[in-house]
Order: sequence, then structure tokens, then C-alpha cells
Amino acid sequence: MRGSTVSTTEGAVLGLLAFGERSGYDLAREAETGIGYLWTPSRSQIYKVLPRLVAAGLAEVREVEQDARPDKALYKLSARGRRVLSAWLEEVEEEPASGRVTFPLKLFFCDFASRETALAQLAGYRRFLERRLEEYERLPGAARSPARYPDHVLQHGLTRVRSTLAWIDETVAAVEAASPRTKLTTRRSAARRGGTSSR
Amino acid sequence: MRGSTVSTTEGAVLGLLAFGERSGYDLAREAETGIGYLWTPSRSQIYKVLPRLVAAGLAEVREVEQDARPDKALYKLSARGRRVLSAWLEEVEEEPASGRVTFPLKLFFCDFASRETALAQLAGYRRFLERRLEEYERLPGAARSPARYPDHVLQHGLTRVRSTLAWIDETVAAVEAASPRTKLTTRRSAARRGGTSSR
DNA sequence: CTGTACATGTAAGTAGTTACATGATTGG
DNA sequence: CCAATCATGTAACTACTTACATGTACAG
Repeated sequence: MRGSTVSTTEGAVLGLLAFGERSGYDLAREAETGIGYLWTPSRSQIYKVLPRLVAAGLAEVREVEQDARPDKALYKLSARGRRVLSAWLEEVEEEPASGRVTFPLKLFFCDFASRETALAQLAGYRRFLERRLEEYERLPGAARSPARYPDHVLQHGLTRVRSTLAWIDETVAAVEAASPRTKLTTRRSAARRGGTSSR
Repeated sequence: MRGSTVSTTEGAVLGLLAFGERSGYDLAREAETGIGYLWTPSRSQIYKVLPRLVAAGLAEVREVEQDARPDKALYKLSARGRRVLSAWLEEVEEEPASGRVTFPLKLFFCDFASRETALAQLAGYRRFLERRLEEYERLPGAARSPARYPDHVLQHGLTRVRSTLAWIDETVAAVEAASPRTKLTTRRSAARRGGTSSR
């Protein structure tokens, strides 16, 4: 949380909180299904991040007493948290420290950003992958070594990069074709459909 | 390094040492090109792992004094290191803690193992990805939420998994078709072609 | 005369892990 | 009766990162 920018983990938690008020337990459960593919921190990690966000003024806590179940703490974004989330989503990193996963992770939360932001992340992802592709293609390859498996593994990388580039093209087209719609509110007092805390 | 098995990082360093005697500096440089796609530890990390391997009897050091350049330490596998590397390569983890990257990482070093080992890793990778595929397909998907981007990101995951499965098929075929060849010796006293320390 | 390659290492810090502790309720 | 779900948190540890310290030699 250096400056006004947040780390990947903090950004992801802010993003999840944008869907509505949640407990640490809720977040851990939701992370398994959904972004689990991209980012699955342990429960204890989430319990460490949440108070940090509150201390930084990005989230607010509310203690809820329950009879049948243990008491819990519900967290929601503060106004400043919403701004920081937007800034994090809008920031397109050219060479993210956390690797390529940064791009799909931010895209996951782009319902809380503008269409331009989503397209900018996709464009950044494309540039990133094209640089990788060039590097892989520049590697010595078969010629030099008697070893065979390194080449197979390189093919694995090339396959993944190429199929991801194809996905980017499709997704850009889908985003551009989608009916223009206001971005989702970050659930301040928006109509609730299903209930956040009940189950 | 609990028991006789090694961690991912230790396995990878053992694997790199199987290509020949190397200094920490060499390993860091080589890791950038080649396995860099799968595993790129910092120099300081490598300098920490190497003495650990020596302490565990898996590698041997040799100090080399140089005039023009700083002195250096060259590491090579010990007999026990070779056995542990083989065991690591042969072990097919069903749900590796370090994620899917374990499979291509071990495959990278399969020139030092039998063809059966390579095919076993590929088969394990396939099972792993097919479980992922089922999970992704079981996810609620479009219906539930007004959010659109989570679905796009899910497509990203599906695309990657499917293209990797296709690569596995191709690679299995290539491995089976390859002319049977003895596995590479782990460069004990094998003929050297190019020189390890000179450049 | 500046930057890069060679070469090793320490120090301080972040991110993340597993295992432990506690304790009620519900479903099979 | 046993296991899972709900709920939060601490402690100890591993992996890994950046920045710093040190110093030579060669290329542009």
C-alpha cells in the first residue's frame, strides 16, 4: 500500500468488497468459486488484509452480533476505497511484478469501471503477451542442446500465449459490441436482489 | 526439504545442475532464458538454496580462483542429488501446492528421466486440467449476476485449459514417436561440447 | 568515463502458507 | 456421534523480493 496505490491482494479484496458488504469468511468462500482461478489467498491472509484496509481508510467495519452463529465483522468500501479501487483498475502496468495474472484479475472487476478501462487492460495484456511471444521466438530452440524436453515446454508457452491472444480479440469484440450500460454502482445503497448477509 | 523429497525451488535447481557444473551466477542467468517462463527466482534466492543443497548432501561445491574475474563457487550434483532429482521427477502430484506449473517444470528436466516418467507427468497434468475444466463448467456462469466481466475471465481460463490439453496430446504423441534414446547422463564425466565455465 | 558483465552475498521486508485455538449448530 | 459450516484470529514458518555492499575489467 505504498502511496495511493495498492498491492495486488489489496486491490482484489477491494474489488470483492465492491460487490457488497462481506465478512472475511464470505470473501474466502467466494474467492474459491469465481476468481479462485486467478487468486486464492488463505483465510488467514484475508483476515490480515481487511484491518489493513480499514486502517488505511479504504474500508469500514461493522460488528454484527448473532445468536445462533458466532458474531462477525462486515466490511464495506469507503468513499476513498472506491476511488482507490478505480485508480487501481485504471492503472495499466506494462510489466507487473505479479506477472500476467494482473490483467485478467483487474478485468474481473471491470464491471465497476468504464468500458475504456476494460479495453485499456485488454490492450495492455496484449502488449505484454506480444513481448513474451517475441522473447520465446527469439530463444535458441532446438539447435543448441541435445535436450528435447525444453523445446516441448517452450511450445507449451507459445500455445498458451497464442490462445490467450485469440481470447483477447474475442473479448475486445464482445466488450465493444455490448450494449452501452452504466457501470455497476459499488453497492452503496443500491437495490439489493437476494440479500447480502442472509442465506 | 522435508524427508527425502525437495521443494519446487530445490527440485528446479537440482534439475539445472544436472545439465552440468554451474555457479550461482550461471544458474540465475540461465534461468532467465529457458525455464524463465516457468520459474524465475532472484539471484539472492539461488544463493540461499545452493548451500542448503550442499548441506543436505545433494550437491558438491568447488571453489575456483580467477585472476581477471572474481573467484567463484561451482556446484554439481552428488550421487545422492541425482537420486533425489530422479525421485522428484518421478513423483506425480495430483494437486501440487505450487499449482499447475509443477507439471511443465518437471517435464522440462525429463531428459534426465525415462520416457515413462515424462508420460506419467503429462498424464498427471491432463488429469489435473480435466478436473479444472469440470469445475469451471460447473460454475454458475452468466445466469446469476449482473456482472459481465467474471464470465469473460472464466472464458479466459477455459481457453487456456483447452489449448493446454491439445498441447498435451501433441506432446504425448511426439514423445511416443521419438526414437528411443538413452536418457542424458547427468554429466558426471560425459564428453563436454562447448565448455561449461568458459565463454 | 560510463555502463555492463562478472561474482557473491547480507539485510530488511512482503506475501503467503499451515497448524492451532475456540466454540455453537445443523445434517446425515 | 461425527463431520461440516459458520466465524475469527494467532503463531510459526517458508518463499521470495528489492536494495545494498564490494570490486575488477572491458567495451563503447
